[in-house]
Amino acid sequence: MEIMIEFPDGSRKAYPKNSTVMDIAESISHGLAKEIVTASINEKLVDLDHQIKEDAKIKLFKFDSPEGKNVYWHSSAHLMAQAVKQLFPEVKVAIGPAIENGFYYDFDKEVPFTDADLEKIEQRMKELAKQDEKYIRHSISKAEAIQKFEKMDENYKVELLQDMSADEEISFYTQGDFVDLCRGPHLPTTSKIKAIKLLKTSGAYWRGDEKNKMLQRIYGITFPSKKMLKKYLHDLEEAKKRDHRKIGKELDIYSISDEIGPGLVLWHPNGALMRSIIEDYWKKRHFKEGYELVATPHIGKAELWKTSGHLGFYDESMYSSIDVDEKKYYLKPMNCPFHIAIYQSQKRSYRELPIKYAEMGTVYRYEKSGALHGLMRVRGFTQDDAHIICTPEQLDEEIEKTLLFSLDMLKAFGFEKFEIFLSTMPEKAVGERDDWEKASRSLEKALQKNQIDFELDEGGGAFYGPKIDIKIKDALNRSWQCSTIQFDFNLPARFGMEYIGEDNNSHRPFMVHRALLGSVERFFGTLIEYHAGNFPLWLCPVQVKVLPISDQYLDHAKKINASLLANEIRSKVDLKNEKIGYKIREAEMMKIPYMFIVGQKEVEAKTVSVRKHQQGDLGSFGLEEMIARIKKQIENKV
RNA sequence: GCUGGGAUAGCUCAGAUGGUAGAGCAACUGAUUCGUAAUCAGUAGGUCGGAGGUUCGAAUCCUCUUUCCAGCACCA
Repeated sequence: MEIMIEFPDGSRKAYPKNSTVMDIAESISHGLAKEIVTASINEKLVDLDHQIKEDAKIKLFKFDSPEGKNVYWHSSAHLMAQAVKQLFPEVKVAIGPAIENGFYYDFDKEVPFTDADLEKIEQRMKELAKQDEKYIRHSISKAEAIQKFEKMDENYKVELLQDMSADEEISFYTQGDFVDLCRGPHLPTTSKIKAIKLLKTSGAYWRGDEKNKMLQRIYGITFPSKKMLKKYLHDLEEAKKRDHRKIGKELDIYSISDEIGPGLVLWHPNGALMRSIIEDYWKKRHFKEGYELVATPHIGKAELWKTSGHLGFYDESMYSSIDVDEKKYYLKPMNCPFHIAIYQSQKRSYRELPIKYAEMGTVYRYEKSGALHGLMRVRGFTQDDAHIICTPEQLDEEIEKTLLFSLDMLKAFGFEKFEIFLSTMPEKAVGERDDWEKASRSLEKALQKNQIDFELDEGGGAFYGPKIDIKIKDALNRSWQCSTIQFDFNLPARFGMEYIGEDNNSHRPFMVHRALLGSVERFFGTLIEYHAGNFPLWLCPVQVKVLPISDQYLDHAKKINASLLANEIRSKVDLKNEKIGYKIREAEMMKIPYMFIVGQKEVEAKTVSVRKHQQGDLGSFGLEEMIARIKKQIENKV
């Protein structure tokens, strides 16, 4: 008997009935058979020894696919659990999935794992991998499974089983002496795992709930080749070098001081200068897009935050109240209520809409101590906030404009790759279903019309409205949250916002809350990590450093500096009594884009020797020519 | 907030088993006046995160506390 197998390219081929996935891979090429990790039969992932009983569509996955990685790392998690059980028999296993980069496994162990334990476990894993144990699948009933794992005293597995429905097929996998409840699929044998590295341990709550017991988690990663592991570890090192906290200190951009308070940022002159450049550009662009600038206070009365609902929803992450004249005031966690108050200071007509209020608004949120992280998570930060208040008819146009504005703005900062998410109505939500529909469609239309790829996060919206989030992708394939465009059905209703329509009746406007950069602090952190501190020229606090060969040419250097400054190029002279090599090294380390070196030769020829950061000597140029070139580059934001 | 690990000069870090703190860089002074990633010499700089305790004696041991790091949880 034969069955027809269809491949992803649409081609079909007959195979004997009960051929395994491996047989099919082998029939294509031996090389493929060696590399294949998993496969899908009619879109369902299966083991490689899975026998195919009828006509089917097949897809073969190697490690380089997301499916392949997932299976590979999941099997690695089992291998790690096996090693742990052998070394620490008293430990109970919880869960161990594959994650974006590698895998983890949670264990219940009284004493946390030490670094030395990790090494032992890693070593044992390597030995076990070499033993070439097969991963074998077994199916049993739920009752049998519960009995089996109860006998093994694996109460976490039993708990997982109890939550499964009775008609679900229960499977477990064994490799050597290790048994684990698991849906699969898995690698054929442990020997496929060639390079192993356990990375870190940490506490993690059972089932991710902070009310539950804290278990011990071990993170690890594995690869089919040592080379791949080496590259991965190298990238980790690279990420460390780009850490915005490290570069922020080295380039003297900001600091956070214990005396002032955790999560409160001090912007040093370099950082403050860059912020003001960012803000100036931001304002210019917003005026062009028809936004009006507003400015609002840092605190507001309790009643306001009751009306807005913040005291109800976010009480725990608001700074506690300030009591004045027997009234309670709160530091603002958001700008919206103030913008709404400005809207409501007059009766509004449909003729005025859309109204777009923008503000670099500094807000304060009490973030839990463990959440704080450099500039990325802070307690006081500035949102590049704006509220678009419009009629239902204006919705589509305004959303599209905002989306394109946002992407265009981000590109000016050198960002090129984005990840875009559309999040729709969650289970708990306020507002009319119709409005949610209309708003979600509007967001989707804007994306589709402009052929922007996005991922749908069904049910992932905030309780008050659907949203589009834009994340930046960097060279190390990391993503950074930036823009957010969010509908708000909550606040317009709570504050009773209205406008008078053409029909002389009052209507509720739509309100869209949006931030393009997100928070200036986090955006800055992202800028640093993305560019590794090598900022685009137009943002650099010092664009040119003039380096005299010796003190004799100091006056000449100062003259050049003055012409640069006169041309609005940010420039400084190195006044140190040092050799040119020293001055260059220092300027290179400060990541200054251009170095102008001047000595006897340049004085005579009326030129400057130009050195570019990370590139080296570019040769001699006339000063005027260089000024024009740099001005152009600043202008074009290259 | 939870689990674990840290905090020593402006920065990066060294200081087994308790005996009263050290290097490199930076800073300052002097010499040198130099051609594309560190010139030489000297000077100064620390109540070892803070508060208690144990001890004849604490950077080192104990308790509490502040804060940082990794992960978890959280993120309007």
